[in-house]
Amino acid sequence: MKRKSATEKMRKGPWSPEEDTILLEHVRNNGARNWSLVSFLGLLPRTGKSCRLRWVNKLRPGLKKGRKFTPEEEQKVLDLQAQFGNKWATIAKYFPGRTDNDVKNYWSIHCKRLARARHDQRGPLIGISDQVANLKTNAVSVASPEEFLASEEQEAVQGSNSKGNSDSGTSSTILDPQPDLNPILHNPVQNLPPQPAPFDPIFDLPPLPEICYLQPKPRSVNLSQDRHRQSTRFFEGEPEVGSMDLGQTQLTNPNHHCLNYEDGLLDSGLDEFMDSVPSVLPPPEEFDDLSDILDSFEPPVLKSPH
DNA sequence: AATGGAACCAACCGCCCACGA
DNA sequence: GTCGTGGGCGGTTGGTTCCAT
Repeated sequence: MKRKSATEKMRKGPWSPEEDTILLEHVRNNGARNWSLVSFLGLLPRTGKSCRLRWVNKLRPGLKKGRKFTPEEEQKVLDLQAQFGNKWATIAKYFPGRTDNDVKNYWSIHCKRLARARHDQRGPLIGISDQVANLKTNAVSVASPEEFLASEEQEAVQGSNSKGNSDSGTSSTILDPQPDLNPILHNPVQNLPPQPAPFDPIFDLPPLPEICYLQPKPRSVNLSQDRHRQSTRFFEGEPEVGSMDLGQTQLTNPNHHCLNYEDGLLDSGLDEFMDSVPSVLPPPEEFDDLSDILDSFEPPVLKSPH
């Protein structure tokens, strides 16, 4: 059998049905492993990594065809992200039929959407420390994937046994394994012990003021993640206050060493803003844990409206 | 109907880690 | 102990589709 040399050109881009067929045949014969064998044997001009990705994200049996996230799934993603951070593979375990790529894609869209929405509603500001603290304190306790799936199955059984309970399908299983007993979702006015509200990484941060200054300068600004069409307006000469299109990820993870500070644009033009970015950033290793990050920031100084 | 922006999706890249030689 | 390799994962990018104007 003809074997591909290591230097032979690897194909990139979309997969054809024929390639999928060959890959499926490989999995049938060898199992979902030894991915580099596919290119080594000359079955496909694809890297092993590419083959594995194709299998995991598209060809693997049991994947959901309808890809759009339901409101329940969306809430679940928010809850789990608050708990695990950007551990998409871990989070994806709570979503049978979804891949980490699905979750990741949803999250990035979600954050962009909320960031945009947030630009329209600015109010009083708290410091980044408080914002990060919010991220931590709002984290909810989440069952393990195994426990979660077990509870899903149990819920399915219960649902089929008691058809009259239509609420159970709409509440967050993560927050509340027994949805009907969740005081937030079902008895919002009742005086019950406080429960952690489902956390929204954008809206749960306080609105921003019309004018504020950052102190000290932001450690990192995520300009490079601005993307093609969506970002062109910003770079083509409209450094309007707060118009920066946020990147996909850095605003999402409080544990990331580069805190995204979208509001560095507040009350400043693009040039000033760029000047404010330190040219040399400390390496990630300097941030051993979240407290290091928090300690590195002073609370923002609010300019008095008077 | 045309257009632009937003949303969605697929797939690549780079880093990291486990594991065997 | 080290090195190479395969595989996993998070981050990123680019193309396509949808939708509002």
